[in-house]
Amino acid sequence: MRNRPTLKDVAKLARVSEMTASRVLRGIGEASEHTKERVLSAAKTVGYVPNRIAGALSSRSVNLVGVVVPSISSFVFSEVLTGISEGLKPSGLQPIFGITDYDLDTEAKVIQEMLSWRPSGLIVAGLEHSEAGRKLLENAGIPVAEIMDTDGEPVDINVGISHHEAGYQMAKAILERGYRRIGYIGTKAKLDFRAEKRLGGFTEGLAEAGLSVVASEQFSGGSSVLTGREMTARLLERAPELDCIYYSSDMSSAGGLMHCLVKGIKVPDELALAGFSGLDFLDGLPMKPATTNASRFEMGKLAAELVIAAKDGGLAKEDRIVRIDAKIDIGDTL
Amino acid sequence: MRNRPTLKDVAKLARVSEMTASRVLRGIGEASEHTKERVLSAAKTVGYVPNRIAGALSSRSVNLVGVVVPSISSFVFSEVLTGISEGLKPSGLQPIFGITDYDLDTEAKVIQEMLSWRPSGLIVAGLEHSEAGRKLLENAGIPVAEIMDTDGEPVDINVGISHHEAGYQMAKAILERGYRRIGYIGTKAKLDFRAEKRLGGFTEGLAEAGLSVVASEQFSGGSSVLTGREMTARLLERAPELDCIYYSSDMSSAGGLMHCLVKGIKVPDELALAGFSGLDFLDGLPMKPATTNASRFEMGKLAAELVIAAKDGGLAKEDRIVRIDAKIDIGDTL
DNA sequence: ATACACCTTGTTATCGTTAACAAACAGGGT
DNA sequence: ACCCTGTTTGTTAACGATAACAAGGTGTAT
Repeated sequence: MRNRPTLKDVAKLARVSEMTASRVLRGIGEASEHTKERVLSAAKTVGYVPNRIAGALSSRSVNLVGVVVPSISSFVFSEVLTGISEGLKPSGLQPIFGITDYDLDTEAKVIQEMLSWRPSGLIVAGLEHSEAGRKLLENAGIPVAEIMDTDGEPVDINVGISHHEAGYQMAKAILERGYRRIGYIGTKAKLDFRAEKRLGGFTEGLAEAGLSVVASEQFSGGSSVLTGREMTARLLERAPELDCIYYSSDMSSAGGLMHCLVKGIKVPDELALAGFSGLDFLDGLPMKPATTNASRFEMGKLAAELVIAAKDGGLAKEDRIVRIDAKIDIGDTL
Repeated sequence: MRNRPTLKDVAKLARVSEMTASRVLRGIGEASEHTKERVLSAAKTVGYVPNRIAGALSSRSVNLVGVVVPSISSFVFSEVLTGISEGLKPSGLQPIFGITDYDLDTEAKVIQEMLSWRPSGLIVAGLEHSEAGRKLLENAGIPVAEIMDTDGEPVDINVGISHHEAGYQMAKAILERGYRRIGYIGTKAKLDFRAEKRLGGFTEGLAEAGLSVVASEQFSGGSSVLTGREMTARLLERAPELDCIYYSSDMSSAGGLMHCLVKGIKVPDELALAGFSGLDFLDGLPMKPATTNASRFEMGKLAAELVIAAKDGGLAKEDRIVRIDAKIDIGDTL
């Protein structure tokens, strides 16, 4: 592999010191037009690409923000990531993404990996971490934002919604409309802490009315329209008396809607449906499934902005925890 | 910001040289049990996190592979990224993502940004680049893979499908089934080169039968179920005689299907639909829209593997271009 | 006891850039 | 001509790790 040109090569060609070349290329300090020109043209002719590694080591500052999420192939996170990118833009910081596959040990590894690049900040999805992971976050020495969820003890910055509350409110909304025989469809394992919390809040809401989830289906793996559809079929076979189903995600509630369309089940008269997230693609469906809008884009953007503020020392303790209101969108299916 | 502990701190605490500490922590070379233990415990007590920046500068090797895509909030790319992550796993390389927002100048900037971290390889979506971007790729001095598309001149490694061919084949499949009054719905601008190529191949296929696209709708912005639905409504209003619509994406063909469901248009008898990508979520719909499966996951995985092979010097010139067969899935709508 | 090999540990120089300080230079006022 | 000020440029020493080589220690064969 041919060696890339360094600052030295540029400086030599432009007949200036490396320092001067460095200054010109970074556009800081003053330099005469004459030298500026020479340095820039020299950089161009040798095809100079600055070495950030050396630069970062020397200046002890890295224009990177680590972002750690469970998965990237889910609308939920890709929107958050888009929000983060957007929020970082004005600062010149670059997000770098790490994926945990919903595993806390992997998460700790990914966090360590990120920290080893000495980023200027860290954004992590969720409040649940392994012991090692939490320790890393606590000692990171940089602004750390935990996003998505506010039900728990954050390490530093926290932006999100209360999933417990979201589940609770949806239970209220469902009960208000007279549904009583209520089912649940969601992911199986303890992997998805936030879905778990929503179910907790939901159950609590039902309990206050002396009710509980009549029947439920759990599936493993990511939620998709297809699994939502299949699980709905299965659940209704077992419990045909249900008049409402709460889903852990919009993808699966959309699947439920598809099932109803195909089977000719009247929504919401015969069966009501509700999901969670507020995914855009619900808008295109024949009916819009009820959902809780989790403001993922805004959440990502805000988290990014808070990290920047904290990095610049301008973020008071009391501004570090932001609980966004998750609004229920009744849609057409409740 | 408190200074993070360095190797020196660990070494001092363990009473060994920095070199020994470095070796133990990286697990290379031999070290007595006694010292190993001491170093590891020292690292633990001070909370040592290696500084990859220094390490990379010193060893001139970086375990990163840059990945440059137009967008992250689209199934298409998130599946490719998942494939890349998967393909890189065995090598210990980490992907870092950059987003171009479908803009070639931004792309060049992002590529330069990536190269400034001296990654071990680069994976870029598409064959179209700005002049500056292409020059950067050519002189990168590391394996560069262009993915998604094979219709053009690659810089180095190339893994993808022929979008021209995909469009052409879909035209054939549609004609074979007797449709003659054919419309098109796709993104507006020249931004999406691959959609453009599909339309080119599609038109060519129709032309061979003496036909052409009767009417079309273009939209700007990303494709979604909702826009697909709206554009379908608009197109059919203008051209009610259509018996088939070809969409630039599965998201919009799904929207078209939704329109037909709501309006009671019989698919495929009154109107046939076809999209592109082979997105998983089509499986959950009441009917499965026809599509071309672009094998995004496999494509990403293969690209990652080829980059690794090339980096290790084990990739012959003739193995650097892989054209994957894009298979048409007729589904239920043709 | 000596020599040789091997295992373990240490020393030195270096990666490419930037911060901090130092020097050179130009121009204006006296 | 001289001093002062401000601009432009250069010098030196890091940053934190690793590669390459050097050296110390231990054990075994002779």
